[in-house]
Amino acid sequence: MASSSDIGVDEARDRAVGIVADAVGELMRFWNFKPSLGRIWAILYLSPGPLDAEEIEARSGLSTGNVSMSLQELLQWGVVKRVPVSPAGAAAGVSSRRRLFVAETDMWAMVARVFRERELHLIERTIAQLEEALDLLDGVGRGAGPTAMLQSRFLVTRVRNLLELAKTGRRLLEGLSRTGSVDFTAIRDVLRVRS
Amino acid sequence: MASSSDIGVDEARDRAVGIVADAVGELMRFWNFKPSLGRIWAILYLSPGPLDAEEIEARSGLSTGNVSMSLQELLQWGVVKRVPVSPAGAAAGVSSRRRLFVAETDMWAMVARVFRERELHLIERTIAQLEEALDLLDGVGRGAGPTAMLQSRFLVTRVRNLLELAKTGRRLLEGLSRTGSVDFTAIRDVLRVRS
DNA sequence: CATGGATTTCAATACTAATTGAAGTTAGTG
DNA sequence: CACTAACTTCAATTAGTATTGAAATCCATG
Repeated sequence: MASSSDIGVDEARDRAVGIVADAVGELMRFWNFKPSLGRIWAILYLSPGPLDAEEIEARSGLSTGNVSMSLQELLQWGVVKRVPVSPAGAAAGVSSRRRLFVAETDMWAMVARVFRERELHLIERTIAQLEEALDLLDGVGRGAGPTAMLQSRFLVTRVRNLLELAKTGRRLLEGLSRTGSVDFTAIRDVLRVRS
Repeated sequence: MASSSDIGVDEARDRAVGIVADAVGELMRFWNFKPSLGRIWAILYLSPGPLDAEEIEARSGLSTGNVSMSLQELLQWGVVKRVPVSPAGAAAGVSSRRRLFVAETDMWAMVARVFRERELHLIERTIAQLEEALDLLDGVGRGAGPTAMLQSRFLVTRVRNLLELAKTGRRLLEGLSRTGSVDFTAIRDVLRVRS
């Protein structure tokens, strides 16, 4: 039960949660997630117990639809979990229609998963594009004048450099989620290529 | 001098450059840079010699203004360099009014710089925000009812976790640009904190 | 199996960021 | 020092995302 002097306390708590939600939202945006995802995760993470959509809506100031969609997305990323209504809660009359959510606290798993799935996918696409470019250049050289020859050689070399870089990145990323440690000196050498 | 059979060759080259420019542009966008920065850098990187703004404009399909602004930004990041008109070029009548640019090829320096300046700045802001939240919560607890007390304790713990995580990230990032190698096991432990 | 609260969907709206291009400025050149 | 090509600036436009909220759907409950 809250005493009358808790009014200021509650306010301070709400403001603190707001600040953290903003911070996490911004961080998430920087990593190309929608800010609402960050806000909602933060609110769940800072709540001692599970919350339902309505409560999240109230605390985050986001719309019904947004909360629903964001929760789906967070579940997909394994960053939020659904929890069953506890027997105690059920006995106390909490409707079983309400779905309750908590934040996943093993952030390493979160980060590893995002890296594995999203960044890896990005780099795969890049590699495919670079290979496509190389294929195009492969036909070049035969039947070409000497100037064109030289330019093509140069181009091929540079695209190959980018490709090598991308592949190193992929290897790195793949290793990361397993070993949990990365030797950046490997990539540094590729990055330093001059030609 | 290009022979007639070079027509298809030139086309292939242009398309290849286009594909790479797209790929790099997309990559850059993912890292929260404007895609045009990536496109322009790629075009310079794939050119055997320095290019002036007009040439970049033609090859990238971007507007005059965009090319000008983007070059400024790329120079700031040390990702592109200005080069003086070569004596040979000057003798051949290349106007000294035209400014020539080349791509920086030491990509490690580029990446390290971006990480150091940009990501570090982001994490600094986050840390400041988390500390602000903690300050707010500091006043809470005295004169509060027992329920409020418990909730506040919980909140403080969780915000502290986030803060610790952020600081670990900062330490990591600081180390990265120097040693070139990161032990992610350190951060993994922080990320795995349960409470 | 009808009811109504809970949830999802999605077209419309609001926001944010990137790009354009014309007007303004700068600086080689004759 | 006037001229003009090269470059820069920035207000307006366009493009791209995120968010809203009302309508549709779902589903435990009586």
